[in-house]
Amino acid sequence: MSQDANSEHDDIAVVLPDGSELHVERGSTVEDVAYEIGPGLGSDTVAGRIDGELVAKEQPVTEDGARIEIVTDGADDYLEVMRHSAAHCLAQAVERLYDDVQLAIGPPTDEGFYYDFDDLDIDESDLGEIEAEMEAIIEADYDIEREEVSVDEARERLADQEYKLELLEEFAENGETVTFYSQDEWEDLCAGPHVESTGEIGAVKLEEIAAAYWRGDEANPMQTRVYGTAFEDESDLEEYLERKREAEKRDHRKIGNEMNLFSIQDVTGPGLPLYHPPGKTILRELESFVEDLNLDAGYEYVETPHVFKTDLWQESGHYENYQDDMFIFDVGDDEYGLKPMNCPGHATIFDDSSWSYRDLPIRYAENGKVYRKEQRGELSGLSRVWAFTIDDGHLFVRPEGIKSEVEQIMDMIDEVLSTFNLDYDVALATRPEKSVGSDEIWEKAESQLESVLDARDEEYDIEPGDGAFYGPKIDFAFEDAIGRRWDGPTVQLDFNMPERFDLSYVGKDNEEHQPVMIHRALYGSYERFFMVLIEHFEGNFPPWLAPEQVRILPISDENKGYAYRVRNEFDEFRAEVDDRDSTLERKIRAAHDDRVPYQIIVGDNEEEDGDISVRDRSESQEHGVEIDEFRDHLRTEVDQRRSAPTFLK
RNA sequence: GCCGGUGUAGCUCAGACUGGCUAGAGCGAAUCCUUCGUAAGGAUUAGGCCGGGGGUUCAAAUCCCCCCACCGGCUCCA
Repeated sequence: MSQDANSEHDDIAVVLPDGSELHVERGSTVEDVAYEIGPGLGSDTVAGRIDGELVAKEQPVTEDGARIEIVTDGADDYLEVMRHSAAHCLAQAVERLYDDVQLAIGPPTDEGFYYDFDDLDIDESDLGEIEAEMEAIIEADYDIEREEVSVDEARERLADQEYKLELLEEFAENGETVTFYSQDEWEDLCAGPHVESTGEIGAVKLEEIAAAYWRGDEANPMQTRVYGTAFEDESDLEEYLERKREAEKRDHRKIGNEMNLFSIQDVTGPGLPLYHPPGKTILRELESFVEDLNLDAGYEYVETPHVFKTDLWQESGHYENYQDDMFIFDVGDDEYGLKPMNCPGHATIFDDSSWSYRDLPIRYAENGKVYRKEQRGELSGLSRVWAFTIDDGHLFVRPEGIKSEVEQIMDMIDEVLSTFNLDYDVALATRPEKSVGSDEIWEKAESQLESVLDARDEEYDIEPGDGAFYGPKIDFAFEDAIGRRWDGPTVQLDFNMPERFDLSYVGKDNEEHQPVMIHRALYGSYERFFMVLIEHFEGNFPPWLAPEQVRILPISDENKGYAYRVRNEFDEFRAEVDDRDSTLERKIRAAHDDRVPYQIIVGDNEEEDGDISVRDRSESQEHGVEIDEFRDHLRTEVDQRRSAPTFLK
């Protein structure tokens, strides 16, 4: 923040978002720059970004070549600024209502904001009162004033705020002044930026209370964190709350329970899911889908045990690098470990034979169950577990063969994601600082991955330094039905494992060469992917996955016989007859509740004509359908793995 | 692991603050009545180590202590 006195009067060039340059006096504020661009923009300026960092409009620009963005009312960044101000209102409200509260920090987040307090003893029932006070503060429309204050004066003002003083001492190292923001009787040490007045905060809602360590470090005291969110108006807030309710409705733990898909029970231990028949039915379909893809692509299935002697884990490096996440135990005089990854087993299989360059690539596949001892508090439903299954594949290829193999894998991943109608982004993660392998081979591998991506006209981000220590990788992030992003499929090159296991093949030159290993997963893990699918479809699985594909509903007892005869016509499917003694309305309701894709209704009319009525979850219905016609359609739909029922579309 | 919350029938929940009859309700299930034409027809019955263990008390789902599990949070630097 301090400026070099000699450079105060020279000009610097700033770079605007459209790439153009603007010459301004060094030390001009963000607001000055905005006025240079146009007076209208200048007066609308709320805050700015300098080289990506959100700053107050009063922030001077000192660096030549700085990238400047202007934040105005209505911009995406404006929401972040406003939420920061909302956090201030929260702290002000709390200080009005409770005595001797220690303030910590209160930043905006992706979804809202929070403020951390110490010496504050409240529970969720107090949130209503605090929120009401915040609304009063917003209603009062206090001006939010920015003030530059010397460090010494700041020390005096913050005399009874221990955490703020701690922060102040750090900021004091960077300059001799700090900034305060105030509104009415309340003030806070804060870099900003903020909106002009509290009245600009449109709609706020306090959501929950949680605990957090001061500065996220568990050695520090624990504080009371209040989470809230703010929007420009009530309708945006309502939309956000609706989205949250939607996500809650789709919660795979709730739907998994309702549909009897899986359970995680006390007796069996945490993070160890049990799959019930309907859940395993879905998993088997998912398994057979990748199995088809793998076999078509020339993969060979292998199988390895769940546990190995730690000798193997020492050879692979897991013992050294991954031990904390492994289940390790003694058996007699030997030490064993549950496998956290499948690659060492596969490498060991490869190493058991000798190979010619003509044999490569070798492609091994396994639905391999692995065990990773995650922190207890991190476990959650199927999204974070101790035991999970990877649709794993390991390829042993010649360096010049990388490109065509990666291409093939990307085709397979595209096939998988498009089958579920999932859009995705691709990112290339390159060499991290700590890594193994020669420069030459890294360069070659990265350029091969790049050329694959370029050749496919794939748009991709480069994530520098984000690769695995053993090789670069391509990650796929896909988006579910309500816009959430998930990581799953991945292709990773590995120069480390072949080295550690001393893998080799004999080349054309009759010399030994080291193959490159490729790790790949199309789903990622079955558990994670299953979870995403449950939430993506909200349990309304497409016919090829649905545990019960068709339910036949006889209208009265008289039609039960015909219902079973129809059922026999659907032998190749998962079809049931609802022969309970209840009304048609009730049977239809039950079929909906059970999320069965198709209902076949049979009464006297159908029985006389020898046909059926077909209904789906969207309540569409067609009467007088020939049994063959529907059965052929359903067979096609299942064989093609269509992502939704289409008979009545 | 740490902080807060939660744990009662297959499911969703009441009862707990202020200890006291036999722990309730709805859904689901079973049985019976009804034989039904498009999202809940009626009746009856069964179903509970009130998460586990220990303690206080004449008496504990309820109060105290310990443990377990689940949910949320613990990265996003005034």
